Amino acid sequence: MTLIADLADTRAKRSKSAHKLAVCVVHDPEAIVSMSTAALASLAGVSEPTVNRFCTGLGFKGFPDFKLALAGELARKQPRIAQNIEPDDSTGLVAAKIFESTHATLTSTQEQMDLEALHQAIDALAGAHSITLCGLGASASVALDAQHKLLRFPVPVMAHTDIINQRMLATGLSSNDCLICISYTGRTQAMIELAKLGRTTGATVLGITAPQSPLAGNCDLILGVASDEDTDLYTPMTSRIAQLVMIDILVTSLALAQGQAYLDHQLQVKRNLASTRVGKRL
Amino acid sequence: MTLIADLADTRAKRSKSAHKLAVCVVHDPEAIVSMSTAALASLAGVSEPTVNRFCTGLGFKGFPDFKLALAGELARKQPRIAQNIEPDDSTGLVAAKIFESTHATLTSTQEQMDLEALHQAIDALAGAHSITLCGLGASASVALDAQHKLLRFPVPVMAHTDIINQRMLATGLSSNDCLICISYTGRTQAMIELAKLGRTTGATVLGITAPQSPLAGNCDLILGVASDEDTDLYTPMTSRIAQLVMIDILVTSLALAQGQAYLDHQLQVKRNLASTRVGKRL
DNA sequence: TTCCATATGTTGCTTTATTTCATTTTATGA
DNA sequence: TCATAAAATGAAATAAAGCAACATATGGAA
Repeated sequence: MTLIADLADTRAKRSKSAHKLAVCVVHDPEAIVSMSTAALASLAGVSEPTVNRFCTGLGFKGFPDFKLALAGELARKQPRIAQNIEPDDSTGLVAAKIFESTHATLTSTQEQMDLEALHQAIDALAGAHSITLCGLGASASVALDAQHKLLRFPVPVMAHTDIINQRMLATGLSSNDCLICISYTGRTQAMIELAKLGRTTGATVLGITAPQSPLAGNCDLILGVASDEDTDLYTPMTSRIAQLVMIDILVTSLALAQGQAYLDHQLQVKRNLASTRVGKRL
Repeated sequence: MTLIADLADTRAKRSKSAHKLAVCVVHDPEAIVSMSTAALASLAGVSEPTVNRFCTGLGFKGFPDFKLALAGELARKQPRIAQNIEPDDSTGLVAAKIFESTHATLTSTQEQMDLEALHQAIDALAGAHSITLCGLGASASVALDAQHKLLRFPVPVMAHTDIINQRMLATGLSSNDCLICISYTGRTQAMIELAKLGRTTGATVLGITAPQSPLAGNCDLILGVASDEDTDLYTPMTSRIAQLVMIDILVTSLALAQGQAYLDHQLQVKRNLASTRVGKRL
């Protein structure tokens, strides 16, 4: 992940040859792993020792070591098995495919994550007087999950899964409030209208939804999660998992932004919950 | 995944030297990737060409190719970055760590998944007259997610997140019903009592929880999801993600077990939902 | 036992990677 | 602009690794 991404970084200061090599590697990393120094050298139009220096300069012991690292990184990206589920797959294969497609969804979500939007979302939540979460259908449980996590912060937070209640709440927001709209497709009519409604009040509307969707166009901030729901009849909606991870990131970052006082509060919460459980206490 | 697992299979017919090599590779695969044929040969007590023959026999082009494959497989297992979040981590690093720990949780869940229990759970759901889902706190949203997915099947399904209602429902179950108890720790007192209550009615009690937990001990069937909640103050509860994936697997397998009539029903559901969305229809 | 087939080891060749050293390029300051 | 140092690059040589060919051993079947 870091390797190819680092090499793809054009801003990095690199010598002319190193740049030629980086371009080759980024362009077709799969091909590189089965190449010799000589092959890569001629491909990049540099000499063999330059290839070796390129690798050692990157912190590897040599060209083979570099290829090993590259192979490792590629292995993560490429799914081991086909992800689409067939009617006559065994249960074990179905399980493996679902795990695989979940991994893939997480990876693609991470790749297209907009750090700047995340920063803005954290700021918006940190400064919000109240947080309202809205989701319908499968997104309702995501909204409730987010509510549960945000309950740990000293700010009014409420999830709504009823379209009437959602509209009532959205109408009554003010400029320091934050409305979080959750939708996989970003094309749910009711949620789009809700976002519009929220914006008229001056509240910050944060969408956790598909980028470039109609809903995304009606939000102040977007945490993009690509939707893949219609690809296959059987494969489950793994994008909701990605949304939950987005919420984890949001909440964790928010927690870090709170400082020590919040930590003490967290420990207190944990201690209070411990009494609802049997066995080892905190 | 398949490579090391295959080599670890002692039943596989292999020559004496090949077995010695397989043992070495399985014992310390990390060390092998940075070895030469000569090094591995002396480690295993065989000759260099034997090492090469071992690799080609496994379907690789040679020893380097084998090492590449091994590196790829190891790369999947080993987290790239430390997963524990530190107070002064940047937002980007926090995001990366959360993605990483989610991947890790999925991987470990997959590794310790009990296929036999999964089969039994599918059978139990397929034959259930009604399905009741119960969760508290963060598990409440998991229960609701499962409810949403199970709504697509022609069987009464209801999620309950209120401890009083849960107990009422559990008391009224009968032997063909299925009660699904969801808990991360498996140590929530209320959920343990609920499972006990459910079993007295003769209903099948399915736990989606930590294996070897008190709750697990009071269920008929367990879909194990390892809990890691107390490891770190900041790192979010990734085990709920694993639980959701378990539910995906359960529901998808159940769908496959239903056959063609169910598929037609599914398409009908999709079509009916399409009118709630703008843009491209089904 | 003898023969055959498979498995293994020895030798040496080929390919591949790396070091050394000379040359070129690039950056820096008068 | 030129001189100088520093860095980068390439050619050649060296070292290392991988592999193929052949030789030997091992274990079973007739």
